[in-house]
Amino acid sequence: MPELVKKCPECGGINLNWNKERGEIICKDCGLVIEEKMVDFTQEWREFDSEDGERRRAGAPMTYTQYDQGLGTEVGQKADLFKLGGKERNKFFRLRKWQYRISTAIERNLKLALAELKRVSSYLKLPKSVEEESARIYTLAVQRGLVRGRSMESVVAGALYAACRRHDVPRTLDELSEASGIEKKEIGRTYRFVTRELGITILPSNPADYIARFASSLKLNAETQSNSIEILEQAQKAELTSGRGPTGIAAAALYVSALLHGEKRTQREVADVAGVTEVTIRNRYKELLEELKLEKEIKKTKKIKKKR
DNA sequence: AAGACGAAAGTGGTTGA
DNA sequence: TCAACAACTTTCGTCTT
Repeated sequence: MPELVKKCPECGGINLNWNKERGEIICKDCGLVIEEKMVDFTQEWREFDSEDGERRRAGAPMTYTQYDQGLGTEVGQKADLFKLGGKERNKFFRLRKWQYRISTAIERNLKLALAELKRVSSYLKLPKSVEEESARIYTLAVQRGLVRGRSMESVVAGALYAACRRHDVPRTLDELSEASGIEKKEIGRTYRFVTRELGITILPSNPADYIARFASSLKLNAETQSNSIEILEQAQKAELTSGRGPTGIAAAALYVSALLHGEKRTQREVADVAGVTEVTIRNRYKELLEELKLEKEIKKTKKIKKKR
């Protein structure tokens, strides 16, 4: 449930209502539409890709800056324009013009960044929803000046990493690193910085979310895959998962499951696709055997093998 | 010869005073 | 702000298949 905004910037209320269809987040306390541009926004940045050069901004992503620049929330909302008198109207246009000036600088940045974002995203074959989410995150970051002192690319990578996690399709830092050409450390750093500054909460990723991807790159069959998820569930019950890296746990579960189904993969093979070391797999693997009493089953499968 | 195992030392991040 | 700490990595020697 993506919920970038935790508090209403107007009244500070936390009673927010998310309307999926309309892409709005509405504060139940004061009625302010906080995220009404979610949809507009994606339309707009897609336009950056089209060849027909000049696009005029209608002010869509400016909702974010409005708050930052201390402008009233009514700026840019056309409906209100007709209610205003001459003086107010002038003010309205002045503010609009000012906004426009700010916007061009940001826009220049965005144009480059979103192209890069799209490149990395398609390289990783990420779903559109993630691409859009990361674009939103990046835009917020730019508008809050979080990119200053950091490379644009690293913030893009960080935004993508965050978006993946929020949509439960996590990629490892290694994958992001390979796709973006940014160091793992750097991505992690900016990711943490950006999410903290923007107040984005991200739950620790679920090991199960990695299973499908790892299993398919290891060419394991469906049975092995679903069994490894069962192992994961047991591991979670035995409280083997908290505090551990989710990728390591997923890798170990797959490794065990592969053994049990006679589809043995070496620790190195599993370690490589999961982006952890063999040592980590061994440690998790050991814990799994101890807690889940799987030793006998492992021995059984070994014996069966010998008979053949 | 390759894979599995585990000890030891190092790294980067989190936590708590 | 700093030190202790846990998770994970790297490296390397030894054992197993």
